[in-house]
Amino acid sequence: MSIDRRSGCPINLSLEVFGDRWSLIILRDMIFGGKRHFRDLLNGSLEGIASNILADRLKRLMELGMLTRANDPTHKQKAIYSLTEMAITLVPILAHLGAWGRVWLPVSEELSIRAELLEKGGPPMWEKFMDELRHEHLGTPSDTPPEATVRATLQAGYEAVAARKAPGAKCDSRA
Amino acid sequence: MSIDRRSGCPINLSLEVFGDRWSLIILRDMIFGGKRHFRDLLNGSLEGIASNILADRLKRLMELGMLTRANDPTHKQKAIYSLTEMAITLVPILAHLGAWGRVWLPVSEELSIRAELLEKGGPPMWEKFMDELRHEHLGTPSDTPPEATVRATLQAGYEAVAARKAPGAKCDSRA
DNA sequence: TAAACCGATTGCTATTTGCAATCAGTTGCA
DNA sequence: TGCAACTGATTGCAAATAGCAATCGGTTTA
Repeated sequence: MSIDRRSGCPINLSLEVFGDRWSLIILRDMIFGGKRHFRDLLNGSLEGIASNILADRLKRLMELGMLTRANDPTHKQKAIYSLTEMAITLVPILAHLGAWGRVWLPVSEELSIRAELLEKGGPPMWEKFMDELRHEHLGTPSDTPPEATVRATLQAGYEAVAARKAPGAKCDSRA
Repeated sequence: MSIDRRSGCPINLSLEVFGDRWSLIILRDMIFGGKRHFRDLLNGSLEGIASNILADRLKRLMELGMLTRANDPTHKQKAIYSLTEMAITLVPILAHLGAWGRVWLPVSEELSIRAELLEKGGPPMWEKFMDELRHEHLGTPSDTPPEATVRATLQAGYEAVAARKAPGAKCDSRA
């Protein structure tokens, strides 16, 4: 369950942390989708993760120090997952990954608008986003009003494209 | 063997290309190690890839358009693998990945010096490196003398650290 | 009190991984 | 000419992992 350490190369060690098909998807949904609960991650996932794999990866990401888990005061059975600083600093990597995918892979328009906005915003936008995540997950102070967050900006971009592509359909705010 | 397309999300599609434990290792050895042949990749790999997995990943990376294969004129059985533009543009992602790993993971000093130099060089150094790779793999013209390349700079940094850590030992120029 | 929901867990099969041995052809050296 | 070393792979096999479907014991809501 823990890391292999095939070598001390930084790229290799990074791959051993999230070089699988689900870990980064979970972190993506937490970072960009604001998902904090098991069921949100399970049902909200576009890619359809299985519950045992989700449980396994959450456990693994906690062991690796990327996530923490706490009880949700509103529901005795609910657990709330938080990103650590280690996970929050993945934002620039996710931004680059999205930008690369947008150029070279058959991405769908509505799902890549976020990547496009994040790419255009550049490092200053990534920093602002990371500060928002620190506020949301680590409890650090913040003076950004909720309607002016980077996540809200990305979400608005997504909804604009989705509405244009299917004018009559209901907005899907999950993804 | 080809891509799954669980969703059209750029991050998901990128993961489906190199979200496994070997593909990026192979690309790393080609990009930073200058490896072009099957045996070089097989024997030079710090992490000890198996020959069947190497063969499988080379085939897969070719199908995905990240590599091309050509006959080596010096040896009738030798194949020479080249990076495509698609693979060369991974350099910024690898740089970020290395930088992230250097901060959060137990990297070894001699293997992370390259990541440190690449991080300090920033986007201008990455661009220069990508131009060198285009010259080497795609045959585009270049006026950088061989001793002033980014790869040579990174290699020199590695050897300086390796020599300092083991003054009497022979330099290992493979990794 | 029943239904829906909570974060998982279990049983199971299909796929993937990765080690070891091997392949047929090529090359370099004696 | 003969033979060992090397070329890019391929095969057989056992172990680990992936991932689907059903289910768990408990909580909340209607």
